[in-house]
Amino acid sequence: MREIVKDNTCKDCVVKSSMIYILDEEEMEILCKNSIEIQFQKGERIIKQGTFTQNIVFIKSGIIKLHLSGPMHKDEILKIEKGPLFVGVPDVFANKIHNHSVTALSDTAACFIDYTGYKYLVQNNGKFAHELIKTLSNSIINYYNHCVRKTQKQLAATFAEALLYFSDYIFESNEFLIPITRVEFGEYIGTSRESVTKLIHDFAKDDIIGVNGKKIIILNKKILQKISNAG
Amino acid sequence: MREIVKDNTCKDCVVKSSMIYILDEEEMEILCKNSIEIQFQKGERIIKQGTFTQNIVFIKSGIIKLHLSGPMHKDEILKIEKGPLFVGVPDVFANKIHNHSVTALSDTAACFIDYTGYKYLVQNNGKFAHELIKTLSNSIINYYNHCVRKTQKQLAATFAEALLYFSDYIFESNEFLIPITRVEFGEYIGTSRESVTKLIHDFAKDDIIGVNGKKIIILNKKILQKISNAG
DNA sequence: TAATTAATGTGAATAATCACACAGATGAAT
DNA sequence: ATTCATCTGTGTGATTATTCACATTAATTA
Repeated sequence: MREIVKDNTCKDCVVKSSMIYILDEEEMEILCKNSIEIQFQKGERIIKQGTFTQNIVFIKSGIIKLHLSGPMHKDEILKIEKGPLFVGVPDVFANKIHNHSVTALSDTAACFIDYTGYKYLVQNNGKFAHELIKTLSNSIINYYNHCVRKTQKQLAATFAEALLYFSDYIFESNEFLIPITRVEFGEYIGTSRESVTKLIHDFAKDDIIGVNGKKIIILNKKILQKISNAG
Repeated sequence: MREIVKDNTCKDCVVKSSMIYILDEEEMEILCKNSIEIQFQKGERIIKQGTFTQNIVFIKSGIIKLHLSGPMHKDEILKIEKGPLFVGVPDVFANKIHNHSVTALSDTAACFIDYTGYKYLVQNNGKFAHELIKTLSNSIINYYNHCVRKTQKQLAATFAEALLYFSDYIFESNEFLIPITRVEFGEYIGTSRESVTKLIHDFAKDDIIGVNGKKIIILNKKILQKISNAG
């Protein structure tokens, strides 16, 4: 399943992360020395909740979900993101154990970086640390906002927001294949699979979106934005 | 209303934060040079959402809430905490604008620390940066868990968890005065004022808690834990 | 002290969500 | 092609939670 590519192509992806291009050659070497690139297929788990942290993972490309199995062993999707980005960072510094899982929603290229090098840089390169702190800070604030919107908005508004997120951010297109199943969509916006089905059909009935299985076409983005903002 | 105490008593509170005792005298001075201690009364706002970040705020003592006004101008309580702790940190590094408010739920002593000193330390003291990163990481992970529990649990379980949080963490006692109104309790556990009233009465009827206005006595902590864990 | 405002309690009506049941579609493996 | 598992669509009560409309009780202040 997983395929190792080569153990150091870091220089090629220098530009992809704001964090990385603060590093000089030597520091880059520290990070890359114990890193390895692995390919994941859609659906494969990249990080498993509950396992020990051994790596920072840099997602070079691909769409992924962060998800957490809750108190009743029910999965919830915390975030859907696309590379390039780091995942697993807070776990390394907080816990020694992964708090949540990361799973590929499309074919994904990921670099596993031994965290000792990463930690070394944090303590010895102030700018690197500062960048990381900025990233973590943004992450907290975004998630605060995300959660509040999710609880305060009605379901249709949250659903509209999710569609806009896919369209505007993840795919940058009005036409895309939803990268998740209806069950996962429910886990993402905080409802049941059945309700997702109904929302999709309601929106399609009103000609806001066109649907064909996983294929979505945004027909009326303005109304979608209106619904999302109306709460 | 607000009362300035003196502009440098930092040395007395060195022990209170894991972050601070990594600093030597000189570094301590950097932090304290432009800091000022202010007293807040219960109900007073310490940080106002939407204002520019100028300070890191160290809550020396007192109970506070972090709260965010959501898309429909409806307030939601993100977190209830007690000093000693820092607040406003992610805002300083992410935004220049405060993302959420902080309000005193009891009389509170707070130090306003100009953030330039704080930022200087982050870039020039690796251990300080590392501690901050640990704190932020924990904060993210805790909030992930908090949100998932809140969405997945039923109302009664979330309510039970909140009571246990007050009893076990905030007050460390089975008898306490709820530091928030019923409205705020609703904003905290994600429901309406009326539902809070009903939950309190249901729990009292079953002799799980004793109630008299804001005064709560935990009568049966085991059942409370059971309800909380049952989801 | 009276007047006002804020906070609380309650039952009935309303609405949202869930849990199940069943059927059809899809897709991967053999 | 056949099998099996997963994913999807839809309808129906049952369950849960919200809202409304008042009644009641603090708390505040003129």
